[in-house]
Amino acid sequence: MSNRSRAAAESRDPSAVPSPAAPATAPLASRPLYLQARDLLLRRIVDGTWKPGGYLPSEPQLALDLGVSIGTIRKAMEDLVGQGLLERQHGRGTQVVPHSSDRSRFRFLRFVHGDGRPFRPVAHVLSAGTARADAQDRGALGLGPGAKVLVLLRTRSEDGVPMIYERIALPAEPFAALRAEPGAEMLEEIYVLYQARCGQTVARARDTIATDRAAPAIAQALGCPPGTPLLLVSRVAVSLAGAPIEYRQSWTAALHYRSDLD
Amino acid sequence: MSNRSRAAAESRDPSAVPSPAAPATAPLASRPLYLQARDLLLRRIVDGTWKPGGYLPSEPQLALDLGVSIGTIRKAMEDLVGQGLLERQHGRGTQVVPHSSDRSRFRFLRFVHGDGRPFRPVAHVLSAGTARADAQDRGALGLGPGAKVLVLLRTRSEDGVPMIYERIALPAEPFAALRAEPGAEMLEEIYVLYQARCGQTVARARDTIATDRAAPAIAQALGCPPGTPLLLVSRVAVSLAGAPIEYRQSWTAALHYRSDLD
DNA sequence: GAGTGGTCTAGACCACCCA
DNA sequence: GGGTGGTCTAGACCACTCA
Repeated sequence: MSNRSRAAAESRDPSAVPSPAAPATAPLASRPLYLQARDLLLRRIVDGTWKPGGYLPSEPQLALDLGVSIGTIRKAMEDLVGQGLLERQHGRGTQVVPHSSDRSRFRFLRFVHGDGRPFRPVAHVLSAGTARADAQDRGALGLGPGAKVLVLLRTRSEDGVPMIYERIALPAEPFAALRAEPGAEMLEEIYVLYQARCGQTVARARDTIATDRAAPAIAQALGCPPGTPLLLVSRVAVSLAGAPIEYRQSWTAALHYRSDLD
Repeated sequence: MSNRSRAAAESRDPSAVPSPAAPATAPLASRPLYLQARDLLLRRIVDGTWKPGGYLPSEPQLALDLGVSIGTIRKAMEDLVGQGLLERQHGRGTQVVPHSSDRSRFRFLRFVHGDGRPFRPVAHVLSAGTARADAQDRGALGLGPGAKVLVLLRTRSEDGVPMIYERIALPAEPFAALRAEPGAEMLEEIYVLYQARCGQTVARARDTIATDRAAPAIAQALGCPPGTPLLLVSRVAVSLAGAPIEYRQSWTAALHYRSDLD
């Protein structure tokens, strides 16, 4: 019986494939059902069957569809909830989490003032244009020589005072739509745009923090002397599909960078 | 029946109290069993009933002891596993995770070289002594005026080259045993000592990253000119009981600080 | 009141570790 | 071979949301 339903679930989705993270040692047939279910759900989130902000079918419905028990569906969902991709609401349903300032998927690291006050910035785009990716861009984004990137230069200000100078490099290909995007001018939460306009959902990011000295352009934007020691936060953001889609450098003179309590 | 076993579980542990994180809206009687079980397990870990490195009773045994089903025990454990407090080993049992370099609870943030190579340091204690806590120490550790702290000054070197200068302030009270600890001289993973010698287990930590300039003592230790721009990582570590127990400042000239791929 | 997710149980079978 | 955790199921009842 257990084997029968397992085979049924497999045959119901002939395109089923082990996720990249799955150990190669687990043969397809013996992969736990809840992992297969999780990957199926993930695939449907990635391919847009269920849009960000939309609701999944109910648990009993999904259990019927996949031919597994509700408990197995729940275990698959728990995993995706833990990743911040789904949000369950008692009595309402299970929602694909959209990026938004409220429920940001990046709860671990953020800029704060020196005294610990939260930093509440407004963005202002200085320039946006396509350019040949430099060596750093190519390394961070995994691009080949001659690849093009969309480069956004912007400041992030609080009370009209620019506190962060930011350079964002995006692979030109999937992000072409962003170039003429009118709303992008002042939008803080740019990941919403990646998702809505370019179909790219940021899944994870790695930050590397270092010191740097203010180049002339940065010094001018931040209103500090050239050569001033700055904090430089470099971020590589990765899509749900596992490809690097954003290389962002943020320079700041006065702000600190902080992890949540674990 | 559900109410009966719930009441039974409550009466079995009269000292049960909602965790600080529990919403005040949940009356004691209706607190989910698995949360009550989780807190009971946590309490036994904190009070040393099960020592770091030791094994818990088996699931059926715990289920019997607490008067709940195995599924409820499993759900309670999953929570603690997620916090990195427990580690389950198929066929062997469930272990209280000890701090160690291998399975560090701080997987989010670490020092790396500028090229991304991992930093593999050796510690060297420069001095260890009790002092009156300064304002920063008191703020970070929540101490009153006149409180004493144990201050460790140390360097962390790779291939004999000092890369990090570190000041660690600990409340004098629970950490008195550490002062004369012989093994502390060169121990990188000092959290193991906190646990083994002082009974203090670090549960979470918050890092704040800023720039600073090298004070003379730091410049000398790191072999750089005074005034050199440095990266300063300030950490407040919190015990299982929720009290701040370590205030650590780490200065480095060359290293970067990096979050895992989230 | 219908439908959703949340909690809890009981029991089956499997996979792993170790004596 | 005995004990451990891992997976999976089926069903009960509760709590919440919304019409």
